Amino acid sequence: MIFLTPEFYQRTDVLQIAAELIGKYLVLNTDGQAKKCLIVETEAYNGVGDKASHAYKGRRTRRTETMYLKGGHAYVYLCYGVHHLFNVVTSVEDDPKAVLIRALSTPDDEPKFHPASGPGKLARYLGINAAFDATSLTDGALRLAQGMELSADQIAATPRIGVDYAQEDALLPYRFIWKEHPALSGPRGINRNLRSITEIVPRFS
DNA sequence: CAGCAGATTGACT
DNA sequence: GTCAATCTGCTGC
Repeated sequence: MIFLTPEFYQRTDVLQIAAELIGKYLVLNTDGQAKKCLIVETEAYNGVGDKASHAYKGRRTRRTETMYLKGGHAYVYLCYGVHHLFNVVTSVEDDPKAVLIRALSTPDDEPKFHPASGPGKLARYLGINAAFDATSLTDGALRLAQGMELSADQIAATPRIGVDYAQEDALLPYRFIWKEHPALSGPRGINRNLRSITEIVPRFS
């Protein structure tokens, strides 16, 4: 397995990274057992200028402090007091950009059963909790690895989910999906307003 | 300090 | 479609 390196995470273009993470593996090692899942949905949170981000206007709290670490760490926080959400911290130290991992294809998937088809569900599925917050993704139990080679027309960008409060930034096409994948989040019609990946991330390879 | 909204989900009408 | 669960952090008295 080829793990992603600090250099991958420490690039400053979080949109580029969020798009490239589609088709990569998320690997959890516990007790000598490895669980390998494919990332099929992500969202980019683009730093201090992004109204949808916890770090908007450079806000620093005990919770968001993790986003200010250098790229390659996990940012795990509790949402609605109920669900843990897992993010990949990117860019350099003190530039709080992160990618929310929203859905995974897992070894336990069945035609009508997708246990990691949502950001809260995937954390529960893998047992990701507050103990993973601020841990390294390059030398810890949780890592990302090279996965499938996807072509540009297999990936699309859409507006992000659940960020209506972010005014005009709620419309930005910062959510990336593996088109038509059965493990995408939300049974509802949230895959509207699709944009071409090359339109949003021109250098997608 | 009270009130409220939030990067969600699943149970129920 | 509606609503509760229940932690963090912001706003306003």
